[in-house]
Amino acid sequence: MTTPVNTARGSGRQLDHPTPAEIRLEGVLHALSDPMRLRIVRELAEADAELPCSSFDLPVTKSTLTHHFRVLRESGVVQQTYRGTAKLNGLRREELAVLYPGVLDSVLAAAGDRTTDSAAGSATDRS
Amino acid sequence: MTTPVNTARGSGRQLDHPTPAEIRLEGVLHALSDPMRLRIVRELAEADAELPCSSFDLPVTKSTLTHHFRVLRESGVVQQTYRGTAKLNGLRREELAVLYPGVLDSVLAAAGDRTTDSAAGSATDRS
DNA sequence: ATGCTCGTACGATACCCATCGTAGTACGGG
DNA sequence: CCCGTACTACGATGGGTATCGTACGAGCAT
Repeated sequence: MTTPVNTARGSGRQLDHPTPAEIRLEGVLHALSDPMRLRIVRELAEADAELPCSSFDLPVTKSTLTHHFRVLRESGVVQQTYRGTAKLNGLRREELAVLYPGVLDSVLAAAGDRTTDSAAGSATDRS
Repeated sequence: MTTPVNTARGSGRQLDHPTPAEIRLEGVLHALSDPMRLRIVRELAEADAELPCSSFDLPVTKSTLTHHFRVLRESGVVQQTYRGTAKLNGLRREELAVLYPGVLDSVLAAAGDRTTDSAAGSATDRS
């Protein structure tokens, strides 16, 4: 009411992400320690692209999903950008690889993901 | 009172640890996502030996320390054995390395581990 | 035995957090 | 212009958990 300027005026909606220096290891581990979030991260890693929230089919409501994405963003695991009505989510793999080498990769590998990244070329796995 | 058989009768005190198959990645990550516990794990890694609870100098009470050790044990990160009045804590590095290769190592490295003498020993490292 | 140290159990407390529902904003299309 | 889709914000709720204090059990030393 009367103050529609809630989020940020105009179309330049911006979300604040932590800078690499602000990304804490405990925060990353905590973010990854939730089954839902780990699943999200796995899907993002497999897709190796930016996915809108709506492309995730998880057994939770949208509110909860928003919450999880926020945790992932605030912990520095993903970056989010608005695009039209959608919000694209992308893993911050390289930044994390520089900060905490091997952590994300090994967790993804342990979680059943094949680090897709890699070789990308010959992968063909796909479960 | 009147039932002193509280903990376990006799001296055969035993603690139940999860088998490798029972160790869940989320549990490990969650255990490591707490600053106190991460610190404990780092110290254990640096010492590369079994340490009694009392050898940790953390800004929490003994009760809390006991709690953290229990979380670490139940998540499968450490193993505990009684020895006299002390309880020795050891990292389950190899088991974790088999289950989730690289996870513990990279987290320790990211946490600033360095194994003290680190320098990386030139080649011998890697566990 | 007595006492000391090490660790545990239990209860209490306060905080964090995953989840939901509802209401609302932002954007694009008929 | 109105509506539908995508996501958010807010409040509520229940469960988890980090913390403490106190009381206790187990083993060792004197």
